Amino acid sequence: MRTGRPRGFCIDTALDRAMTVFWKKGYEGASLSDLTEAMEINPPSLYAAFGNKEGLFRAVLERYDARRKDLMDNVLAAPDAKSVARLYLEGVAEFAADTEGRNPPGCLLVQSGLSCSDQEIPDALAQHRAEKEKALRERFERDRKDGRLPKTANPTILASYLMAVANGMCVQAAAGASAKELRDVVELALAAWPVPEENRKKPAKKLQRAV
Amino acid sequence: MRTGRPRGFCIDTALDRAMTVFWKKGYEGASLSDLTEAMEINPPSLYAAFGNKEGLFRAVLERYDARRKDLMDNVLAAPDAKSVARLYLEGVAEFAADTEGRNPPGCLLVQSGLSCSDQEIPDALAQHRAEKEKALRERFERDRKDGRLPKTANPTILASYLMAVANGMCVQAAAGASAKELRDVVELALAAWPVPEENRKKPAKKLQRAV
DNA sequence: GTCATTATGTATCATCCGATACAATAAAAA
DNA sequence: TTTTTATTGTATCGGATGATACATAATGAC
Repeated sequence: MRTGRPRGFCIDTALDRAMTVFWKKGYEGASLSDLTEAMEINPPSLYAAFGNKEGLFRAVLERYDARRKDLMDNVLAAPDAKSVARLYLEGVAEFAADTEGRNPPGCLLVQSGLSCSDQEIPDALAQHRAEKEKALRERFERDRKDGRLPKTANPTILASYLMAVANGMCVQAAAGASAKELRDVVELALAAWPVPEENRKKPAKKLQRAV
Repeated sequence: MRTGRPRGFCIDTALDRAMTVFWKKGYEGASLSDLTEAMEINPPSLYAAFGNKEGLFRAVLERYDARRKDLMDNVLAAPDAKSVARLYLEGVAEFAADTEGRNPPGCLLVQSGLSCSDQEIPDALAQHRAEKEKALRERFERDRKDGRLPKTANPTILASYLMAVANGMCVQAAAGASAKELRDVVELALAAWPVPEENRKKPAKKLQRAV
């Protein structure tokens, strides 16, 4: 068994608490005092466990991905591309809007550090967002291959579009947009979605209703 | 005439230089040293002219609006709602992508401070973004009244959607997306746009080509 | 010219930042 | 028990941060 004095706190609990701080204040806005206070540990414990502030942040990002994996798996399990798009965007709408509880409004991967004095932080966030986009793109490529997307559809652009709408919704959520407002955006965003000829039913009418 | 020693630097030039710093490093990432060095002035000059760091930032935001007013006027002068949407998004695509010159990639109003230790900064940014959204919404309300948008269309949602796509594109641009990638997103985003019955020409086909 | 007023450059402030030194503590290993 | 290893709490480090004090310089007012 592992020797030495056992750690006196739960890593995941501490990461969850740190996540909230980074989420609300951003990477640079979150001070070590903010973090240690929220995590209920002293600085040496933090540094022993995570190396430094950036190490903690990266651990938080991993924890974030882990916490959202189930949701993402659920999205990717949808029967066709448009269902994937809908589930994803609706999920973001519910998740990013201020639900007075669980999480601060918005998305950690967007608002915790788009710009920083240390460029590695924005880069790390971009990489995590890119992984999500990649998962969507690969799913859409399979859909296209299997006829659940028109051959004229471009999976790369679809994934990029989806991420753009999702990230934009997160920006709005961080500014206080309600879940209802975001769901309205989702409906409109999905009106742009291409469907195979055989599934298409009066797209013009559909377009009107969606708006 | 105004008494006292005349100011030895140009306010607007200094604001432009400060803007670049805030843009690249964010509000909290931009240190006073960064700012005074870029602005080529000493701290007392900065404080005399702008009060404090937040005052400088707010002045930069005003300067930003002023610099983009022509572009926005041009967008709002478009003949119909869809043209407005297209001009706006295409403008963002060109402007936000890294053009190796003028500005850092992305948009100041998005990335300079979505989260901060001082909540007033995100609030100020949100307010500036909301003004742009308001201008679009009011334009779309007129379009709807005058039949350039279907009566079933909702100007509020359209403006919200447009801002979401634009802000999302800015997030991607900040992460290094090219103008080409952003233009592809724009094309797809516009496929969701409602047009009056009489202007509609085979939307299904159009949808395919756009993707 | 002299005064009042404003801006400038130098040098520095108090505070907070991220990060550690160090001794005490708690477990496994010997 | 003793040794080894790792974590903890206290107290503090050097440096950067945002912000100023103060003397000097440059203008208009008189």
